[in-house]
Amino acid sequence: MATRRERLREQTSAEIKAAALAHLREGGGAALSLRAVAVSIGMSPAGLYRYYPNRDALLTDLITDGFAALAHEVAQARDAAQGDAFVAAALAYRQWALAHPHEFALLYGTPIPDYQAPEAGPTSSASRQVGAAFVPPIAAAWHRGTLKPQEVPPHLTALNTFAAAFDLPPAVAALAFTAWTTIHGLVVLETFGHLAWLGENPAPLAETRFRALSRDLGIAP
Amino acid sequence: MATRRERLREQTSAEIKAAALAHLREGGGAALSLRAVAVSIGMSPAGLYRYYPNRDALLTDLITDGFAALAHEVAQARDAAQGDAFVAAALAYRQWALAHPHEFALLYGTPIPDYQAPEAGPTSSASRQVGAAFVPPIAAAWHRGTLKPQEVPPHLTALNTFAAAFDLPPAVAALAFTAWTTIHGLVVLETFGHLAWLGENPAPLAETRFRALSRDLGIAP
DNA sequence: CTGCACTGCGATCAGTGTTCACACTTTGAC
DNA sequence: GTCAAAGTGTGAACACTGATCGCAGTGCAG
Repeated sequence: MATRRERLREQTSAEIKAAALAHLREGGGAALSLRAVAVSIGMSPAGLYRYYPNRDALLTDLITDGFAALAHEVAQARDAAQGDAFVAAALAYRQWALAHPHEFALLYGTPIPDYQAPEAGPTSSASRQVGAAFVPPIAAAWHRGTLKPQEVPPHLTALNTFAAAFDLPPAVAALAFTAWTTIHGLVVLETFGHLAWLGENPAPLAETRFRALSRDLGIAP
Repeated sequence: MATRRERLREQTSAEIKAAALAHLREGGGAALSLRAVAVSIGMSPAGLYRYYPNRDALLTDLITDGFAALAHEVAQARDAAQGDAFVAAALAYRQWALAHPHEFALLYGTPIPDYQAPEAGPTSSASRQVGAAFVPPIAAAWHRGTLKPQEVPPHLTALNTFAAAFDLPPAVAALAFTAWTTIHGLVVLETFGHLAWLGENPAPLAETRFRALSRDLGIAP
């Protein structure tokens, strides 16, 4: 049950977050000013501190939402894919990054000063959802038996538990992990402008790359 | 010939850069304060502006140096390698990133607000040196004929010119590019703490991964 | 109705990058 | 040797940032 006060608070909180997101989308996380957010919703700068203890808390909220949005986008593209669901997911990952470069930078760019999200924090669990979104097509390939066997690095029990969560052998989890980090490498470099020297349109590069990856790992149907 | 004044200026400039680098190594780029740098070398904050027009210029200098240092480290490890030079280079890339996380973040993390380095800028050419450091072992494998053929994405003339610079066919350049982005994906995720959930020691994961990459691409001798 | 927690505001503080007018020193030409 | 020009450094100031604090109002529960 939500009292009137709780509803209002929720609403204001959402309004703050929405305004912050709008400011983030143009200008980036570094330029996100609490004062600007405050005035854009007709509030005093000090008032924001009733809702967020500090700037990092607001950013953490945006990060959590960003991970969820990215994971959702990837999962949706994967499920709606006609051909290779894995390639579709990878392309969606890239598309989202290019369409929301500042949010992507917040997720995977330079981490906040020293701080690191605690194991149980909302951001880390949301982060894992993104990686997990790539698993189903890989699991399907494993069940089909087309998957190329992958070497499992020793002393990595975390990979085992990750695999167990999907009811898959560790080798398949290792392959999913490999696939995700490979995709991320290309996407992060392109999104942050380190591939500008490649010239005009890197889209065919990405597509060719993802298709080859799917084929080489034995994911492609 | 350097006049006395030019020498002094050079010296002061280097001192500023060294102090800035020291501050960068603890605290990160976002926390790098011109005032702190100024007092640490016994200068007025305003005095720095005789040497750098603004904060970004100082950061640009640090970025250029960082790319050069990383490229040097990778090249050195590659040349000193006993076994697989490509794996050695990849491991050096990872080592440098983990040893200098803040500098690595400056190079490959969230880009400075809107600004993007001009085509002819010092940072972009220094950046390309890093990718180029991975080429020789791949070129050697090509000459040996062990290289796995790579699909060349269409409409990417830049890759052709890059290949021509090393006197290699475009397919080999495409493979080198693939290799670099793959390595980067794993390293950037680990350096920025997104692989913390993997637990204790991700080193064997990286080594296994790089060896497999070298083998699968046909680079390994 | 009363008391209390909640909400928001203005003032304020410390810190940031940056600019400006001003002093001081070094340099090079006469 | 003289002297103007160029280079170098300073202190004060500006506009901005995140953050804190005490003080007013307001909604809610008893």
